[in-house]
Amino acid sequence: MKVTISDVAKLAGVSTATVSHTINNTRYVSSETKEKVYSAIAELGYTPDASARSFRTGKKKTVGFIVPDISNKFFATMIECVENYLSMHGYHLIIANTKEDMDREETNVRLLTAGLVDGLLIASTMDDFARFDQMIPAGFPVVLVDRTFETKKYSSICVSNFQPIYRSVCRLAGKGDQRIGIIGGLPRLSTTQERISAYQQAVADCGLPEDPALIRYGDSMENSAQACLEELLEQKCDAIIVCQGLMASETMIYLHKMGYDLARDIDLVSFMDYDSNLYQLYSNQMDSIVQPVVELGEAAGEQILHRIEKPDAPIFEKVLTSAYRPYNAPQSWAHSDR
Amino acid sequence: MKVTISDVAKLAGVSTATVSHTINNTRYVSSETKEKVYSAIAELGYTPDASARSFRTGKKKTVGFIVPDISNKFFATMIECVENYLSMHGYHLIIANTKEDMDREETNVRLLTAGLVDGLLIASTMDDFARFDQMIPAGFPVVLVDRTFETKKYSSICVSNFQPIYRSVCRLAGKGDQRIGIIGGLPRLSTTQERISAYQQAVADCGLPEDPALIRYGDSMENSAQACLEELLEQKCDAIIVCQGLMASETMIYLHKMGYDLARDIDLVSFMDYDSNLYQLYSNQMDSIVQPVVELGEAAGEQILHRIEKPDAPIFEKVLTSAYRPYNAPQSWAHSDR
DNA sequence: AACGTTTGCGCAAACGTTTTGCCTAATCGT
DNA sequence: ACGATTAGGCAAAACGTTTGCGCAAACGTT
Repeated sequence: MKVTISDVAKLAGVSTATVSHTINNTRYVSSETKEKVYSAIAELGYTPDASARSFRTGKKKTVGFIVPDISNKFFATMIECVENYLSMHGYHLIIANTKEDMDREETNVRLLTAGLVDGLLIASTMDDFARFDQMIPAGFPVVLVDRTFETKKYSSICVSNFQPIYRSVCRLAGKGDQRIGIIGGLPRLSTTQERISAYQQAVADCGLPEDPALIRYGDSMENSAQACLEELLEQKCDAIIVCQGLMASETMIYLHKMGYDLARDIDLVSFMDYDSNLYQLYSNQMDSIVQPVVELGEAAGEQILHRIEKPDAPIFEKVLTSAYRPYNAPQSWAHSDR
Repeated sequence: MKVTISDVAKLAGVSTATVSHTINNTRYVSSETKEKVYSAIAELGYTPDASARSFRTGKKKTVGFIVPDISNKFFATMIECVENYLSMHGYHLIIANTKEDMDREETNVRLLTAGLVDGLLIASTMDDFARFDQMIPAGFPVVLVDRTFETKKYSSICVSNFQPIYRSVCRLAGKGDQRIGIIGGLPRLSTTQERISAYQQAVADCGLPEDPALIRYGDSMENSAQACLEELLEQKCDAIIVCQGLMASETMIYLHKMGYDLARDIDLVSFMDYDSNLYQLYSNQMDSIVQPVVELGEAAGEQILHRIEKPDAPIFEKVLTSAYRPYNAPQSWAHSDR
C-alpha cells in the first residue's frame, strides 16, 4: 500500500502540516520535531506523491518542448541543452515531435497546455499566426524558439538569419561568382523567409543576376536536398548556399559522388551543425555558418522559467548571432568559437 | 478563472458525475443529456484538468526515458521512434539525460518514479545491478533498452552484439589481416562487454594474436576516439573495429586527415547510424554494422505500455539483430534494409 | 503577578476529478 | 397487475498534498 504523508505524521506523532512544512522548509520547525519527522520518513520510505502535489499547488515543475524534428542534430542538441538547464533548476522536460506537421503541432499544444506543463517552448511549423495564437490559452507561458512570427505577441529566442546570408552572397560576389543558387528550408518558416530575403537583397545590391530559378526550397527532412541540387546544377551555378545542416550534408555527399571538387569546381556556403563530422572534414574547403545552438538552448530554458515565474513580464526578444566562418581565414572568425 | 467540471454540470443542468461519464464514455448516458453536456462544454471552453485527473486516477499517461546522451544520433532517433509510438497511443514522453553519469541516472530515476510517470524506459549507464535494482520502487514498470544486466529481473529490448563482431573478425581474418584492433565503448556496459568478448573469442578461434594492447575503450562522447586510435595505430594494426557510431565518425575523420586510405592502407569495420552522412560516403570502403534503431524504439514503446497495462506480466526479453554489411557485397546484405 | 509577544505546531478546508452507492421512474416478464 | 429488473442520474466520498487560521505554552517585560 502507498505510504502517505499522514502515515508519516502518525508515526512521528505530529500533524501532516508539520510534516509538509519540514519537507518543504516552508515554516519554522524545531530541530527535535524535524528529527522525528525525518526518521519517520526514513523508516517508512515515504516519497511525496508528485501528482497530488502538483494538483494541489498547480505547479507541475515541467515544461514542454514542441520540436519539428527530434532526430535533426540541430534540435537534438538543443533539446539536450534545454534539458540540462531545466534539470539544474528542478524542472522536467517533456517533448513532442511534429515532423513539420501543423495538425500534429496543434494536437500536441492542446494536450500539453491542458494542465500537463507549466510552460511551453515551441519551434513552430505554423505559418498562420492566427491559428497559432488561437490554440494557446490566454496567459499561458510560451517562448518561441528559433522560429518566430511577425506579430510580436510572444517572447522569442532566435538566431540572426539575415546577416550571415547577406554576407555570404557578398563574399561570393567578391570572388567573382555570378550565378549563386540557394537552397532554403520550408518557405513558410520565418527562418527561411529571412534567409531568402537576405539573399535577394544581397544579390540586388551586388548587381548579380536575379533569377528565380536560382532559389529552391527543401523541407529539411532526409533526402530533400538532392532534387534542389540537381535543379540548381542545371542552372550552371558558380556557387550554392545551403540553409540547413542536414541538407548541407546531403549536398556535399551528392557533389562528392558526382565528382565535384569543392572550392575548385563550385563554391559552397552552408549552415552546419558545429559538431557535425562533415563540418570537420570540409570546413577547410567551404564557408560555413554555425548557429549558436548551445546558447540558444540555454537561453530558451532560462526564458521559459522566467516567464513561468513572472507570467506578466513584458515580451522578450533575443536574437543570437551565428558564427560565420570563411574557409580561407579561420583566424578571423567573425564570432568567437565557444 | 478556471472553468471546472461543476461549472459545466451547472450550466448543463446535470451532476458532475454525469459530465464525467459522458466525457469518458464510462457509463451509458442518454443522447439528449450528452447533447446538453457537450454544448455546455463548448460554450464554456472547458478542458479537464490533467493534474486533477491523474491525481485521482493514478494514471499519468506519461512514460519516462532515461538516456545516456540525447545528442547522440543513435539515441536521438530512438527517442523519436519512442515518442512517435507513445503519442499514437495517447502517452507523453519525458526525457532525462544522464551523460553516462550514474549519479545523474539515480537522481532522475528517483524523481521520475515519484509519481511523475507510469513507466520507465532506461538505457542504463550503471554497472552495479544491486544499486540499479535498489533505486527502482518494487513493481514499478521498467523496460531496459539497448543495455541490460546479467540478472534477468527486468524486461529488456536489446540488439545482438556478439554475432556481428564475431563475424567481423572472421571476415578480416579471412582477408589475411593478423593484428586486429578494436575500440569499445565504456567497459562497464553490457553492450561493450558482449562485443569485446565476441572479439576475443573470434580472435582465439581464428588463431590470431591475442594482444591486450589491441583492445581500447572510449566513452562514446565527443573526441574520445582519437586517443584510442593513436594507440592502436602504434600497434601496427591491419584492421580496426569501432563499436559505436560517433567514435566511428571520428575514427574515419582522423584516418582521413592522416592520409590513410580506407581498405587499402587499413581495413575498417564499424557500427554506424544508418542515416549518418559518413555512412553514405564510406559504406563502399568498409564493413558496417547497422543497428535496427527504429525497431528498437518501437519495441521499447510497445513493451513499456504493455508492462504498464499488465505490471505482473512475465519478464520479457527481445533481442533484435543488426544488419551486417560487407562493403564489397552489397547485394548479399545479411539483414534486409528497412 | 499580570500582560503582551513570540514560538511552535495542530485543525481542517481546499484543489478538480473520478467513482461508489443510492435513488427514482420506467420497462419488462409472467 | 404486480414484483423484478434496468436505465439514467444525483449526492457525496475519496485521492494526498498544501496552507490559512488559530491556539497553547513559553518567555520577557513592567
